[in-house]
Amino acid sequence: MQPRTHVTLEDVARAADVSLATASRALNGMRVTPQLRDRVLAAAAQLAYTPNAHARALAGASHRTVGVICHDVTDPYFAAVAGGVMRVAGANDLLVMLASTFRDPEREIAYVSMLRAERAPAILLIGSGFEDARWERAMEAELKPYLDGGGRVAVVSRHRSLKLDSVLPENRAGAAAMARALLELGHRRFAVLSGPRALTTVTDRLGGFRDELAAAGVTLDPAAVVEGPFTRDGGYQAMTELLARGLDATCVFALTDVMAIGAYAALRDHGLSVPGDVSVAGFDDIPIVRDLTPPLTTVALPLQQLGEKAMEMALTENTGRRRRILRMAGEVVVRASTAKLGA
Amino acid sequence: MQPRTHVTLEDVARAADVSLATASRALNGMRVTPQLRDRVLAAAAQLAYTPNAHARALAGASHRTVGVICHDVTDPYFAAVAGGVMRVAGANDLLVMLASTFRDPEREIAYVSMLRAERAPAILLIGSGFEDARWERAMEAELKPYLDGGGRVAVVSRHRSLKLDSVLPENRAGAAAMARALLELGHRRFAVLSGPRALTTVTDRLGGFRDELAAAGVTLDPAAVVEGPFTRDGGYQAMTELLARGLDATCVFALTDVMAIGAYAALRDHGLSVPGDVSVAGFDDIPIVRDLTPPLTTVALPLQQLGEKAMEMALTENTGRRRRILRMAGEVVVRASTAKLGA
DNA sequence: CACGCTCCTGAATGCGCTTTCAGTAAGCGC
DNA sequence: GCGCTTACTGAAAGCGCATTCAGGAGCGTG
Repeated sequence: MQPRTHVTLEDVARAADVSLATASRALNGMRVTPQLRDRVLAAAAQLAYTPNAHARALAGASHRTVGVICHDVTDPYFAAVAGGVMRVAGANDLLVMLASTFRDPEREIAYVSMLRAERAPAILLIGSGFEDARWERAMEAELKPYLDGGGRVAVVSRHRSLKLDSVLPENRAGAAAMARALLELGHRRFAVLSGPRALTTVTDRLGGFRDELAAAGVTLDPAAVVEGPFTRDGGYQAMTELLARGLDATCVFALTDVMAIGAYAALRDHGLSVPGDVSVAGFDDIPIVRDLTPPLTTVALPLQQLGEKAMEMALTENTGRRRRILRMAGEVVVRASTAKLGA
Repeated sequence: MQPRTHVTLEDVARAADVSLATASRALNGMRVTPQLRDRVLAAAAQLAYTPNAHARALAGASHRTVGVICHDVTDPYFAAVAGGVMRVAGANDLLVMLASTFRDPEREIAYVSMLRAERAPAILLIGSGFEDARWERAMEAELKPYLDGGGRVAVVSRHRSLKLDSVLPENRAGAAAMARALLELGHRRFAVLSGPRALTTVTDRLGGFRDELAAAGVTLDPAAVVEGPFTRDGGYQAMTELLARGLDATCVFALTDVMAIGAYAALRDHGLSVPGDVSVAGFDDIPIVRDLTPPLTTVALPLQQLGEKAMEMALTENTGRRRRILRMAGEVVVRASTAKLGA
């Protein structure tokens, strides 16, 4: 912004005919004669004065705006978690600024760097990190000095190589529980709509699911696991691919509700009914899946709480020696998208 | 953040054994002997130096972070528009920070004030303003000096009393077009799921719909217009209320897709089918409504574009004398949630 | 009535950086 | 080899504010 003339504290002081120091004190609620205070306040209002946040920060005042970085604000999962963050932040009189990287590591680093440069009191990272050594190093290089400088960082479902305070959904256990639920319904032949393998979320959910099946003597055919981006269209395409390969599964597990939504559409476009022809299950329990037809069976994560707890973590100092990890369990919610086999 | 020791430019300069000025120039890509530049860059990397954004801004460098303020990031409408903003911001090498007010006027003002204090190069306001004189005055008091100071502001579907560059969806015409489409299907008895009357969006959509019906000789029974918040649950309750009153409409027009989603649920819970028993239409065309069962008939707004155009407006200077207004038309998309009457 | 104390005000300093201004070294022609 | 131009470097100022330090007015006590 081309700084044309800005009203400064000096202008206010002059208008109120007091010293700069007095003006500053009056504006910041320190002890000043009521009469002087009024004069200063009036002058400030009159001139539409806004303190320059930069000058103020530079002179030692501290910030009340925390930064939240997620992959994609457009994704209901992130929106819900961010909502939780904002709830707690609001209760603590903090403002929050949300950044969306659209899954671009460069941009993610840029945001962290910016937040660091602005000396934000806390940074929250939401969503799996990119499993890429270069990214990890860059991230570490940003975060380490930020933490050393007194910054607070908390993370939701983030790569574990970054040693940060974390809120971790129990992806593995949740997927395992889902496997059990589906087995109980009589299913034995499964397909999986998977996300990018580089994400720990994927490793965990897929692994938990597969292992639990294996424990029950059921093997998951590698050809029945299709990978796609964690988006609605990713789910659509993965499902379509599965269908093209000649799906012989009775049940499809989407690693993410958003992908399940795409799967619904693909199935419908192929004239297949859910759960009549194929059962579908998801993961996350984003709000909209209750309103799908049929309502989606899924592993319900306390999305809001994920954000709330992360914010709380960032707000309280870690007095212990080790990083804090809060695991949040997911719960299988059986809705109408999964049917008993043979029923 | 408790500023413990931070690495400053001076530290870097000392480590590289050059002057402060040289270090600054080297880091900012100005002409410096390559050898010196390397030494400075190496020292900076070594020390994990991040320039203090506040000091930098104070000294005259300009910001690359624009602010976007919306009502609720959790609402797909805002998410989609924000997505558009971010697309063009990214293309222009800008970062964007998104704030969510959760419909709290106080918080909205606080965010604008913060952005102003930080001398952000642009502020985008997304969503209807609060029609409240106090709010309006406060907003004006914030924005006026911001604009005078060279800040750029653009607005999407915002109250018209604020004289700002705007991108305006043609709510009135869109609702009228929807009325025509529904009349054409043979419907004559309508109900409306409305939002808070204080929002111009509501006035326009409701007015456009009602007037167009009137032009066709059909009156909209005031008792058939139920008001609720612009949320899924708002839609659910409004629909429930309508049902309790003894709905005799053949077609329900929700002023917002999100409300229509709630209406679907309420209808389903009452054992009514869409469009068998009642036709339902919405407004906005948020992405998810294509995946509803049945897919929702709605007025499709170019949501992404709304954001893109607003960002572009904020990026280009207004050379003219008057504020710029870009009207964006909506288009009726008939899907399966509306049926021909008697078919 | 004089002295000491408290409380408030104003001048001055520094936060970390960019940028102007002046100075020095290098490069060139004669 | 000398003087001049060119190119880069370093010292210093200043961005707007919070805050320390010292001085001054007002009050109470002996």
